[in-house]
Amino acid sequence: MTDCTFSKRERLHSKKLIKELFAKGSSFFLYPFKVIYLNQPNDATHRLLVSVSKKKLRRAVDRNYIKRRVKEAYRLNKYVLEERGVPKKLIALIYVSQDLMGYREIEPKLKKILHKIPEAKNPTNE
RNA sequence: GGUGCAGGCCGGUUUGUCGCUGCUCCCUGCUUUGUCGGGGAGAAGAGGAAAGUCCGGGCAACGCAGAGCGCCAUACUUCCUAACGGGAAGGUGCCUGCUUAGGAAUAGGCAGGCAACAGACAGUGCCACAGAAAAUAUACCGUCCUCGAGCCGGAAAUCGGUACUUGGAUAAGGGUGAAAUGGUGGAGUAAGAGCCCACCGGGUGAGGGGUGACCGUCACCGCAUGGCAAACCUUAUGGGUUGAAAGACCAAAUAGGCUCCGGUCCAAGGGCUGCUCGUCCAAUCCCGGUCAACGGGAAACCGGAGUGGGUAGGUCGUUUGAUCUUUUCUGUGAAGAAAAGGCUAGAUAAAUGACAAACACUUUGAAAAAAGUACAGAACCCGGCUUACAGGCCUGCACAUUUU
RNA sequence: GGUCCGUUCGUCUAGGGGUUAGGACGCAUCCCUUUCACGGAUGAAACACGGGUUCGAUUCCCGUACGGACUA
Repeated sequence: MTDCTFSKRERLHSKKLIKELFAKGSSFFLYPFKVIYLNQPNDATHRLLVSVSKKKLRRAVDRNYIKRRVKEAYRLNKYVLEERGVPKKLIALIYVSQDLMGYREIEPKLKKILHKIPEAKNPTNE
């Protein structure tokens, strides 16, 4: 039985960690997302941050719409990271498109992203 | 029953699987018995506008002798309200439609809509172009009478006409403008004029009705004095400032602050001089001690302990409130009062979701079916306003049509 | 969440009630030149939108839309 939860502890909300992630993290683009990640081997879980810019989507309803679908897709597919044995990471997903995308489009993109995240940028961290 | 307008109300439903948030209950774990961790169950979980942030208030911190100036806001009246720039009822003016009287202008009635609707003899300012003139009682043109001297007509006259001129009377006319100094008609005159008269308009006063805005009535006055205060302004009324990122509390690591305890300092060196002596400075200073040793105190540094502020982070503020629902009563109404019952989101980079199916509604279509289901997401909380909105329901008015 | 400001030719801007809305760069056409550039002449081109006040609004007032700044 895979763990399909997405509880509070799996969200990234600490200001300090966010700052660190954006300062030191590695990144790549996979439309419609920019992905930033950073190893955090001492943590119990991966932690995720979803961001949708106010400049791209003006209305709060649309921003909620995207965030909810991204979180849902992560929740249902995060077992990919566990199976691959990727060390614990901080992950930021930044939505850069100006258009609304349905769940049908977002889910495959997110799966690709989860497969693309490298296992360890620096093995000596272990 | 249909269409349009106005007002009010509602704003998709059900099931399955997987999740999120806080609450209650149960089970359980422990280096930490906790406002702790894990698991399970239950019931709950976005709006009419949650939006714009245009007003008003609660709440909080800071400030505050009293008064004035300045700044900002508001502006017919009365009322509602915690308060308001909001709302209710009413007044006045304007507009639209219908209707009555009338030949018409116009007047009255009904219905609806709109109004930043205090003040323009407190002051300052502006009024382009056009026009004689744009705010000042008056110039110019013009009209009329008259003095004079011409010219023309005429046989002539104290005749007639004509342009000029002296002295007066006027404000009718000047057609331009957004706006022109009461309007229309008559009488009157040399020509004219509220100079006089009728009606309309305006002003003043008295008395009456109304809480009041204001409305009738009567009398008098022939009555020059524009518009713009969403120009400055005047008057009246109100406003202390800043906003939950307010504010209160708990508080790690690191660095630094303060307090206490312990320890460390023993003449190396430099200047004056050619050199020595001497002398001065000096590795901190002060006191006791002739000096030195030594002792005490302070400072500095090192180590340790404690402590206040305070950062990350957390808790409160924070959801029981000018609260909601129902009924009754008061009031034209906004609204108020009483009784009974209810607890109805509390997140914190931010939950209220995702997927699937069925139903409902709308449009297209003969049907099958297809497409669509708005505007939009709480962020301390309320009262309003404004703006957006698929579709549906109710009430009133108007219109045409159908049936009886 | 709160506070404040702006919107004028394609771009940067002036004008803050009065009738042709000005300038610079750019653009188009013509002249100059063997040609291009420079220079000269001419022209096209704008008051965000909807109401209101006023005789008259780009200007004043209200609302809407869009854009921007500040604030931990």
